[in-house]
Amino acid sequence: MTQKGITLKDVAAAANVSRATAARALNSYGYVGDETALRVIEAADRLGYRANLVAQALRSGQLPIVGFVPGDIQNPFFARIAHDIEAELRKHRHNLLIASSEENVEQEKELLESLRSLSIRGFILAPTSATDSQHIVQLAREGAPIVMIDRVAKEVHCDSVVVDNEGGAREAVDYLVAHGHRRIGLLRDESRIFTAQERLAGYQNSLQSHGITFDESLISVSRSTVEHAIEATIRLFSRHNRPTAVFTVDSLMTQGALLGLRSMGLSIPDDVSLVGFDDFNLATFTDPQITVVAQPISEIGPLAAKLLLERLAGKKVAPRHIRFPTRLIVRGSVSRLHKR
Amino acid sequence: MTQKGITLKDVAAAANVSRATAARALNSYGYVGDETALRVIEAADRLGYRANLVAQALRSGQLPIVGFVPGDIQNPFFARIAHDIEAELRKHRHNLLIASSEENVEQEKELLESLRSLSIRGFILAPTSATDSQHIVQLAREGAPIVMIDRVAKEVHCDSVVVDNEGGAREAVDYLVAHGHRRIGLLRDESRIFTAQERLAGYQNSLQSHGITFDESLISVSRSTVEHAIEATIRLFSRHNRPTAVFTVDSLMTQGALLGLRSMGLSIPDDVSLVGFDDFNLATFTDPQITVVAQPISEIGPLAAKLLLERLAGKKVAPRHIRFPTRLIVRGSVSRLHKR
DNA sequence: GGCCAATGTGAGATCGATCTCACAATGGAA
DNA sequence: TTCCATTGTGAGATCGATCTCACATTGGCC
Repeated sequence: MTQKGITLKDVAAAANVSRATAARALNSYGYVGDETALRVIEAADRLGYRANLVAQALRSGQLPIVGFVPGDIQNPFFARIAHDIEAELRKHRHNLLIASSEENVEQEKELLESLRSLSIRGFILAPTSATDSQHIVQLAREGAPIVMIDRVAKEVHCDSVVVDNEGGAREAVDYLVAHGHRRIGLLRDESRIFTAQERLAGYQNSLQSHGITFDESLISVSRSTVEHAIEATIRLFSRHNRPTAVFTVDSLMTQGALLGLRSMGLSIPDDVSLVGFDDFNLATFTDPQITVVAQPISEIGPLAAKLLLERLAGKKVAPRHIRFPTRLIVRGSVSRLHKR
Repeated sequence: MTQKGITLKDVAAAANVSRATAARALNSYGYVGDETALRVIEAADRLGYRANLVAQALRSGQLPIVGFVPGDIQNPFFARIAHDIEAELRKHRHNLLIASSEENVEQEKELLESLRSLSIRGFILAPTSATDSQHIVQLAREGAPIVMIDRVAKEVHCDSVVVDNEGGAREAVDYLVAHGHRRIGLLRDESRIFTAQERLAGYQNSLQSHGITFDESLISVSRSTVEHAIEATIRLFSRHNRPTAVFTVDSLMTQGALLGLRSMGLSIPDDVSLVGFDDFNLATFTDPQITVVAQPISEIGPLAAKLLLERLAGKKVAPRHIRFPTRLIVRGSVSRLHKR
């Protein structure tokens, strides 16, 4: 339990100079004699000196830490992004502190509040609510750079990286319509309001552009977990005039639909066609494999990190809003509907 | 960009007392007049004062942050554990800093080195190597509590939370043998030396106890990714006298085996039986569902966090080594082998 | 009345790194 | 020879919270 703690003072003493000179030598600024500098560096090496980041942070006001607040770190989507962000930050000697909001606005507020007092340099955030965003506005006002990913919150002026939810959903439903489907169910979640709203809009726009009447009863809402999605699926397919196809708004809902349909003895794609939003590894393991709208997930994290690092470096430009296109990956979960 | 920064000084000034008195009122220690205390607290509230954790950390020497170094945060196993740890720490007002070693010892060394200078309070670590552990020993010597999970490293004296890898593997292979299999392949990884070694031992012990000769050529080694596991599977099943069953040492290898076998046109369980170590959501989506050895994953994270928090609270006892039992979950990926 | 304990409060030190400022050499130019 | 610019170095302040210590007040008690 020998708390080491080799401080600059120790190095300075070992090199027979003042703390000021030692600091100059190690950080190469100001005037330092060549020989002196060498002596200091040698001493630092010998003692295994490492600057105390906390002390540095106290002066500079900022720790080399970036906060990441995903909806849920267990969601592979966010896990992947967390990984990418961390790798990118690491290159710039920054650390990533992850605090999951669990899709709960109150928790999000508390987390941000507590991260705030840590003097964290910046935030990457997937806002839980599109409207309840005053706490984020407040945070931004205090000067901490923020990058929103996956979703955006109203009235917050900061960089954002999202995907084209509306277009992706539209493409998925277009595809189903092109295969003759007209009674198309939608499995959507309530919580991730921003993406859910946009995907719903895509669904509606597609129907409308094909002259199909929007039928409220074809929409089933649940929380975004596999379990809840199973129930929602069963609810949706228990009606007597059931849909011939479903579009699910995220990968957990897709999994729920898969299990729900299986439990009802409905087979894909013979009884029901399925397209899901968000690709996920499971999609290629099922039989048939699932047709999905894929997000460019590998680009989101690195880009978000890059935007944030630019802000940390002092870049002052108007907020940048990046919106990635999605891509329909056709597999085998959609069949042509034959007129009966 | 109005860097707020309401400090204790501001509060003290607003309440017309000294910083010392303000600190006493807010942290309730020492003697403070009731009325004075009230005035200070009221002022703090009004100004929205929050103690600067960095300044506190500089004095106390420690930030309320715990470092988590998993093998790979994208692995659902670690993502789940990260989530659980974070939730547990949050209750005690601690934050979780995640830095993935990506199963690379060198990276692990660098990470620990850089976390060290952050004055982090403690570490939860899945050591990449069982033998190359001097850097961890060093870290422990400096007084930072460490809890190892999933694997242990030699010569490091600290708490650990692992599962019964040897027993789990043995149970899996026993199960295959009980179904008549004698030529049982093993898909194992090279990197996670500790668990791989133990699971290999379980495989060997099971064979031995059933009088089956150990055949080196039935073992296929690869990195623990789906892609590499696919190749390893194909290698294993390309031999002319191929195995009738496989045991895979983790969920990524299991997925690789699934895809590899499918690409070779081999069906489960008719052509090949399969048991995997580690349950994963995908296992119940395939047809047939996969029989696995499940780890009590929901208990690992919370327990690790609890052990660490006890250490942080000053608990001084000999290192505790927890080893959870595994559980065989029988699904449909194993068939009885008929003598031909 | 005098004295000690209990109670309240503030000045200043501390944690470690860094920055400002003052001051000392040295050398070249006038 | 004198003076200023350049180069090199150290003393001390700073960041914000907390802790020690010293200094006031009170009140109770002999």
